[in-house]
Amino acid sequence: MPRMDGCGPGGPMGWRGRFKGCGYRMTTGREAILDILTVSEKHLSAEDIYRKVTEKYPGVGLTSVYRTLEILSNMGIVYKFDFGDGRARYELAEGSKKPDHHHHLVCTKCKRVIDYTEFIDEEVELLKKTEKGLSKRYNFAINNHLIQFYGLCGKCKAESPK
Amino acid sequence: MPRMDGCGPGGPMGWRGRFKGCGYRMTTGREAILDILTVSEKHLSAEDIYRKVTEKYPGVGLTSVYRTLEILSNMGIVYKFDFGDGRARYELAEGSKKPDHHHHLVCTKCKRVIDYTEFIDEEVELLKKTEKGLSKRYNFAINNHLIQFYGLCGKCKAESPK
DNA sequence: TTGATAATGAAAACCATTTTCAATAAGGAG
DNA sequence: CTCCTTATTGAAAATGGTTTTCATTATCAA
Ligand SMILES: [Mn+2]
Ligand SMILES: [Mn+2]
Ligand SMILES: [Zn+2]
Ligand SMILES: [Zn+2]
Repeated sequence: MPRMDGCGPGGPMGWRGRFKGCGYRMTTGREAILDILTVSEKHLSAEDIYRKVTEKYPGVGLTSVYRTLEILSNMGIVYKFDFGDGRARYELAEGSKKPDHHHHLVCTKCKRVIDYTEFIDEEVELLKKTEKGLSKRYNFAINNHLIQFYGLCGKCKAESPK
Repeated sequence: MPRMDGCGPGGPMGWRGRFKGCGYRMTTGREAILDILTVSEKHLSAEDIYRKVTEKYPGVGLTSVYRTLEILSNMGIVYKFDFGDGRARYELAEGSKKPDHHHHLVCTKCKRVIDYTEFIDEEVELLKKTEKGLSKRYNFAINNHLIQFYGLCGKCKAESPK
């Protein structure tokens, strides 16, 4: 049983450091998973990650992938999303240097997901204001938000019944 | 197999009318489910609805509840949410007259969900603008959005490790 | 090096949702 | 109202992503 989840976010410390700081042991499996998340395209499922990890480390089990992803999610290192295709999707919270906060366009037909960063500044500004008001109003400690737009991507729109 | 899902939204027609207009047959089960959704508290799971429906109509099966909810969801009559507790939650899109569009505060610990309507006007205004820009930029037909704030509710915040 | 115990993988369990399929019932035609 | 087509239904089984169990292994502080 891990000592504690969700040790404070951010900080200049690398994952390794944060991990150990939280009382976790660093293993090959965990390192491989973090590497995959850092390098690969975004929005991977547990199975996606599992397949990529086992290419290099055939010993790692799917179970551990799930377990690691839960820890990372609790620590705020990765975000866990539900885009409606029946499996959870994960992506690294921050690319270390890139302040690449973004939101999503989700195609309800083909489940494709588009990251967008336009308008983000305005959105985030409004969110900040809103958060402040809601926190006080509902005595609620907000530490995350989710914004997604649903609709049809270009391709699905074209294929749609006229 | 239903004739078609997602016949255009809105309109002064009641559910019954919209249903039949879409080629669906109106059954006791379906009517009961709609009634429950209209009367009950929000954010019910399929099982919640199933239990309430069978109080009055013991014959209705859970399978049909799922089937009906999918149709209603596709028609835009109910919204389907994932609040992270492992089951889908449903709520009526609009209370007929009440223009009660709202967003959500989700407690990541106890999974409680708070509806809020403050700031909604500002948010929706910004969303409209954003949608317009994104639609053009990504050739994406947006017809819905999701905004949720995650954090700790008052109670969970108090109980938290100091 | 050693020991306490966190972490692991394989297999089984879980459980919300979906599929299958034979029986039923809605509702338009006549 | 009666027929007839076929959408709809419930029960049971299947599905499939995720979690649990448990005996074994590996991490790392001392
Ligand atoms: Mn993304
Ligand atoms: Mn709500
Ligand atoms: Zn699409
Ligand atoms: Zn709470």
